[in-house]
Amino acid sequence: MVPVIRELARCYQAFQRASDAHIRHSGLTPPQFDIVVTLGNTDGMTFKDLGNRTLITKGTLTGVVDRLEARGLVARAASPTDGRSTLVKLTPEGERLFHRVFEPHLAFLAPAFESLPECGRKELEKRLRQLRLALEKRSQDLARQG
Amino acid sequence: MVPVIRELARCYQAFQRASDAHIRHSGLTPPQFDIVVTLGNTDGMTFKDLGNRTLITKGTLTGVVDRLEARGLVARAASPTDGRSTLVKLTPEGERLFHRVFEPHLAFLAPAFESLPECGRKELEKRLRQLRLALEKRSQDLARQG
DNA sequence: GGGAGTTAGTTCTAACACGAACTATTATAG
DNA sequence: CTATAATAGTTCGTGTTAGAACTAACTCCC
Repeated sequence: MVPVIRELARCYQAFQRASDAHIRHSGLTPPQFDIVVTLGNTDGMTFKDLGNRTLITKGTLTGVVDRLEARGLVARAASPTDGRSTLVKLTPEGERLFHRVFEPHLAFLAPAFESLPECGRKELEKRLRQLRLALEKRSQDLARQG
Repeated sequence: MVPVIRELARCYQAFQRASDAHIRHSGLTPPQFDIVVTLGNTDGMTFKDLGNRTLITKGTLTGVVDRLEARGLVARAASPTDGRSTLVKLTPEGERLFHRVFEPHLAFLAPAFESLPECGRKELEKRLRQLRLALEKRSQDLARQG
């Protein structure tokens, strides 16, 4: 079991390192990039939605959005339907940045993934999902009774 | 390609969440646990070795070891062979903690991994290594010429 | 053996991470 | 209706993170 864990961690960290190093060329930090990409091609969404999609907790999200807003890449707006909610949306400048960085980033990563045969990717994806579901179940077990 | 990336990220994060939640019961943070486990069953090692095995960068390592040392779980000692190096070693109390937390932690995670058939784990491990090597190559390409 | 370059660890800064406490708003129970 | 519970975001405290600048000690080369 330990070898699979190690390989999972190393693979993800290798992905992070490659991805992050490329992202930093855009002047964004990885979480900021994550937000910009998530907001790309949408009309904006609430903090709650953003948090769900990016897996960034709400306390952290406030700061990340603050910094993006300070740079003029996103804007906050009150929700018309719920006084508690705040909508976050890319500004025109944010939109421009999104289009400038997203596709090139995928293109940068593509060669690594294409080194696996198509069937290998499908296989990997299937196994990862299987393991993830089992791990999520484990978390729930812990939450229920330690 | 994007689906595999998403599944890799989600699987690793699911692992982190399950693992971290269990680890926190031991009173250690995940990086601290990582250090204690790495030092377990050894005679201690240098910061450099610790950094290589845990993938924690040296600047971060100083702080993590500081906090473990403040709690009396590890001790620093000058290297007898290299005046620049510092050896980090579990104290007797650190040893006790290691034995108390390591095996139970593996036992906690085991059910999730055993939900995959043996061949599935081998398969997964192989694919992850393959992808990792390709990703590391990508990082090197970037470092060489952007 | 002495100077140039390398290496080990520390310090610093800016950003992120999580959880808990807090405020304001909305929903629900009775 | 109104007291109570749930929810959305912010703030705060502690710890982690990477990277760059720094100090001290080692290595290499002539």
